[in-house]
Amino acid sequence: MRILLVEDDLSVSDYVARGLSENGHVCDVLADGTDGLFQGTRESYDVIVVDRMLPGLDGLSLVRAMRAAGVKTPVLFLTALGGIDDRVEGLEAGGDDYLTKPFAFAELLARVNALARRPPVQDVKTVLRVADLELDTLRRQARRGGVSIDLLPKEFTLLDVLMRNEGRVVTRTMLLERVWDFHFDPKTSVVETHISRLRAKIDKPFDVPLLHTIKNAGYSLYAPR
Amino acid sequence: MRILLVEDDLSVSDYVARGLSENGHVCDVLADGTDGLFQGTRESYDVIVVDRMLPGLDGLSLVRAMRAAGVKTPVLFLTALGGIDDRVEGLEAGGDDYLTKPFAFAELLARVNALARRPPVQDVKTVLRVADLELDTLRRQARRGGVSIDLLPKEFTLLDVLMRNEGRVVTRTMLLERVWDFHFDPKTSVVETHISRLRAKIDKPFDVPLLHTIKNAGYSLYAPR
DNA sequence: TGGTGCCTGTCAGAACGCTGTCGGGGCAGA
DNA sequence: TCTGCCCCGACAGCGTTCTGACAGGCACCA
Repeated sequence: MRILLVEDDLSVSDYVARGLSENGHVCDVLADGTDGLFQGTRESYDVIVVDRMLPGLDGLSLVRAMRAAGVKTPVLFLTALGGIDDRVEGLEAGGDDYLTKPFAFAELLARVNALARRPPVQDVKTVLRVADLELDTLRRQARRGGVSIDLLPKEFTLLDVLMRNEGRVVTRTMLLERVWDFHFDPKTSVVETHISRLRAKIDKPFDVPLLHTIKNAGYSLYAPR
Repeated sequence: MRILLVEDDLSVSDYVARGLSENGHVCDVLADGTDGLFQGTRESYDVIVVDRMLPGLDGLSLVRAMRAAGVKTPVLFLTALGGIDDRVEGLEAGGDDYLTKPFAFAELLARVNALARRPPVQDVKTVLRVADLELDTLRRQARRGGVSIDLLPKEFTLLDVLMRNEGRVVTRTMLLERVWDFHFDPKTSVVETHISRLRAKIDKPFDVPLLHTIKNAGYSLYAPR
């Protein structure tokens, strides 16, 4: 798969490029927005990963210009933590998905694969919903029954992964990979601890629990019937 | 993008012209006001950048004459630091924005891009407002809740950039580029220090903080909801 | 030319917040 | 009762950010 990565932070682009090529993809890296636009309209890629903040031409304008030029390649935005309007704008400008820094590589890979697979032109769900729990992934804000809930970064990612897998059992190993980018078992209770913290916020203050422990397997998020 | 630069100070015009062409724009440079008027009415440009002080014909009269001749091209004035009335006059004469010397090139580029993008004939905001904080960019004066606040030059530019990006996260890198014209990371805490100084003036003496730190990302100016 | 004051960058230590670790305890099944 | 699994409160480490102190530089003035 051919991927174009436009990112100016060397430490990030190295990390991502190495990861992608280890997974058998061909990855071109550019650090400047203008170069990105040029290359993106010139060559054909399967997925384009673009940082929002770039020297030369910002990611938003880059994608807008590319779309205007008729390029339909799916785009994954990388955004900085906490950007409020930024991410909404990103999607409006023609981005197909987004990922907030810092991110686990496995998560990026999953998104890139999903983008490459799916038929182009389709909108991302920006708000995930399970029963009366909703997660505004753009604002990093959770709400349940009208009450808004502040989440720490790790808690947010954890809930994000759980909600995208509503009703399915998510194993500890899966969580370690997607949330922590661990490809081994740290032999500690990181996952349990964070599940506990998440529960304290999204379940404890409410009547019906949504986050269930599946013994000897993992966790699952769903509304009991 | 075609840009006309009318500036008699060689060191400035070289600097700007080089920067613009490095950013893919075509830039004509003239040092004399009369030549500027002639060229500006004759050829068509996307943006015209004019120094206030010019031999031959001063910038003000140049723009007035051009407007009278029906030229609607957006104009960015370059003005010397401190001239208050100068800048008001500039806008009244038909300028669309202004920038005070000395300036960071990134800032000029941003303004030029903004001018080119926006529909012509529209007035610049000379007073920026976020919640009860206002910044009179012409007088370089801030006020909050009726209390006037003196800002040092760096603090002013910093606040100006933050206010023009209300609600958006502004990264350290962006600030370094737009406020300091650094295109590298100085590896020191310049930004933090000035943010701290700015906070001491615009937030500390008041109840509601407007300047928020977004961890691992940057800063954002907004009124909490 | 030297003095003075202001602006701004550097630096170091403190403060803060997030996250991982640890361990005691609960619970269920054998 | 024992064992394995999970829960969760407490705590500490670490990276990030804050902020006060200081010093260099520059402009202005005598």
